[in-house]
Amino acid sequence: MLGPVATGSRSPASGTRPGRPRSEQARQAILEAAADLLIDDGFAAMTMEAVAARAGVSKVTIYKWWPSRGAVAVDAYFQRSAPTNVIEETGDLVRDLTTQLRRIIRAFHGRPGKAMAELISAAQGDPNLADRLRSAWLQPRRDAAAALLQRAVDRGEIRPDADIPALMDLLFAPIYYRLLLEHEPLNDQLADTIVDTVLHGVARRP
Amino acid sequence: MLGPVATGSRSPASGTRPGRPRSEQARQAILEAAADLLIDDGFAAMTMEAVAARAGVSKVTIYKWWPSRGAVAVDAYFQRSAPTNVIEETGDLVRDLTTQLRRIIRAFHGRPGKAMAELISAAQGDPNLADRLRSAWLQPRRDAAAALLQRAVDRGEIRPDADIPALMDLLFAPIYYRLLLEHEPLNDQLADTIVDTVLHGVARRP
Amino acid sequence: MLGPVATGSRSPASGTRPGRPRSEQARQAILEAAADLLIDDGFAAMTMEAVAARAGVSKVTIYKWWPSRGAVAVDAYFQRSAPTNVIEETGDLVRDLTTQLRRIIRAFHGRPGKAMAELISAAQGDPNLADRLRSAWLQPRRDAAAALLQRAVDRGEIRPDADIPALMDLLFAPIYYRLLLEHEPLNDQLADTIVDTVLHGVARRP
Amino acid sequence: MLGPVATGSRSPASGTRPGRPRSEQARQAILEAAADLLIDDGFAAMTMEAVAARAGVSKVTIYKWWPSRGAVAVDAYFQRSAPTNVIEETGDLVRDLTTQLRRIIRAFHGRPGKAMAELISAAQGDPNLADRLRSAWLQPRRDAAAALLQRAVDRGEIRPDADIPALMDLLFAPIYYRLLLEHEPLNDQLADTIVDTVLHGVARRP
DNA sequence: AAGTAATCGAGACGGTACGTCCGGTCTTCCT
DNA sequence: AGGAAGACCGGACGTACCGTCTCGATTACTT
Repeated sequence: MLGPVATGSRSPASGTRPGRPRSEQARQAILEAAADLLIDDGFAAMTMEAVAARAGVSKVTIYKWWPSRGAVAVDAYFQRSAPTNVIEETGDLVRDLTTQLRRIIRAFHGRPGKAMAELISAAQGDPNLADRLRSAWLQPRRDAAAALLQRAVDRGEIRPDADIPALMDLLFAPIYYRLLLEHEPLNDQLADTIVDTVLHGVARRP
Repeated sequence: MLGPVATGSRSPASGTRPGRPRSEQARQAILEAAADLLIDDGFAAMTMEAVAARAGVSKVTIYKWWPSRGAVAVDAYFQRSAPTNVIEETGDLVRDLTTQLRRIIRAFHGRPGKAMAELISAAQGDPNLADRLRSAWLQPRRDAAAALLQRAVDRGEIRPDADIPALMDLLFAPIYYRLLLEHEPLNDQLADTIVDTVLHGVARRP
Repeated sequence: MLGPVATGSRSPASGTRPGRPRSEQARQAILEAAADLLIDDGFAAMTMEAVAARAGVSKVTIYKWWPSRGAVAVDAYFQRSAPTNVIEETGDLVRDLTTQLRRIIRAFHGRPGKAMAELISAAQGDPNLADRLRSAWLQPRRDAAAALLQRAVDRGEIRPDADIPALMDLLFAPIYYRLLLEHEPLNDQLADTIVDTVLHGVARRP
Repeated sequence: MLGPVATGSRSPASGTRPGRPRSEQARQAILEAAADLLIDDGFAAMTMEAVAARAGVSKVTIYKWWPSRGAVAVDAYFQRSAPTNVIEETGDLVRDLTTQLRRIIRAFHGRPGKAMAELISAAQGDPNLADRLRSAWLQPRRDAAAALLQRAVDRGEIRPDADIPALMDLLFAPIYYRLLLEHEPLNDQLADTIVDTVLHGVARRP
């Protein structure tokens, strides 16, 4: 889970460690199997036994490299839906923010969305997993959006006293809220409403 | 789960059902035991066996009246933290909204907050539970806030074209977002930021 | 279903007892239902709940009249296969004994035999049932056979020092032995072998 | 149940199976615990849960190696009362037969007898168990006695047309009959009566 | 070439909880 | 006073995964 121990051979004296090296093939098989199960049948079906069986791997091998079921799930999830945080900035704040929110919304359509909801759920009982979710998924997206906003502050488009971290919550939260509670559909229009409201508010101008 | 068939009407013949009536004492004992376990030790510890043992009740009796562990948990949760949706309206929109958000934030402090997070998690795999969460917890609070906003629209304080249901998401979502992801503390100040931003936005006025 | 009750009712002063009389109809329904289940599906399937459901009777009513599941089973069994103990004595000892053994063997063919085996099994954990089996089923048959033998002693056909009760065991035991262990088929020929051997032995005459 | 695949042969490749080998210690603990419970408290008390708890073993481990409660019970029973089938033949038919019957009768005294009765009972609903009882307990004893009789036939002491298998039933059945029905005590004298009657009969010699 | 050390597959193991079943008891109302 | 309905406790059932453990076999690097 914490990256592959950097077999890159920079240990001072001996380039490589003794013993049989880790099987990269097994690692891949595990992640593929886990991703299949997670996306297709849900987190509950992604049991360690099922993953091991499907990957043709023993349970011990999984536990060797990941500390918990949730850890496997996160890595498996990222394996599939990686690069939604890259934004091509156009300089149009509304457009760029909306684009990013839509990216996330679309990444949460269908099974993968269900999977993310289950990951967040699983994180409630697995601090390790929660950490990993925050650092590997949420934070990069928050940072990207924060940079957009900061540049808008610099350009004078946003009030200089705006609390940018709190704004990140206001921007992203509704997506996760609908993802988890499912009281309303999760569609592109939500992105527009969020951006418009956060920027201009709904109070009548005097 | 939804109480015993509403014995309200006393049709001459069918007023009461035959057989030994449900033990209200058992129902209470189950809910108390479940609430204790849920709040004190978390949802994972609130197993059916533990609840049954603590309540001095057989497992079958629980399964008789609740379809799943989650269902027991919701009822137990509400048993404890019932009336956070009653608002004393003052007519000051900012103040009333802030008050309501703070109520929820405070209800989510400490163990009960953890419990709610776990309930939302459990709801991911239990549609029945999700329904109940929405109808018994979320909706009443959304309705109360929506009424506040509608009156503000009527008074001309809010733009008449505002999408009130979507605003509900913008108002409440950040609370649940922080509750579940724990990337930032869940404190009163969040309520101020939410209300201020949703009403006035952060864009610089031209 | 069966006619009215006629509770006997010979209490000296007040012809009948107060309250609702026992329902002979219920008693019959219980025995019929129990017999059906016992013979058709085996003792294991003849649960109190199944009997009650099939008889359209409450469990308590069954417990009212029978102390245990086994007790119901015995009565149900006798309900069906009653009169195998009546012998028409011809005076020919071999013939009369053989006839009686064959009667029992035939009564133990098929499902009813299986049922009797299960009753004897159930009696291992239910002394009450064991008593009832002995007094209502075994003893009458032993007595009848013992009477036959006694008359043969009187006629001088049997050694006067024969231990008649022990002979009863030698005559009947092989039937129950095969019934319960099923190592050999339970057929009429067994009756012949038993009677012949018990009367004449297998030792070569000097 | 029948021991671990007879690892005796070491075929070059498939001599041992992969995976952690079965724990012989667990097997012994299970049989000891089961035997204790079976003999001391009866078959009804020998529940899988009780055996597992007493043996310090998980239920799954028991189910892994034995298909049913009865199967465990038989193995446990034999564990304790193994070698009652070895006979030291003296050549005196009456004496040798009587000795063997007495052996069995004595093995059935007290708790172990009760246990055997319960095993035979349990076999009524478990064909697997019935098979095992017949092959591992009854048959060896029948074979031993049959050999005795056959030699007596060869010596001319027994009628050559005697149906030896049927005689086995006549010899052994009364023991099991009394064991199961308990209408008479199971004592040594029964052995004498059986042997005497089967050899010489009770009919008066003409 | 032999030794050392880490990995891998297979799968047995103790443990916890699941959801179900039945026995026997009880409680309520109806007849 | 029965009786039907059915809720209740207790205890066991057989199953599912968990995470750990022991095997023998494999695969490198080190001497």
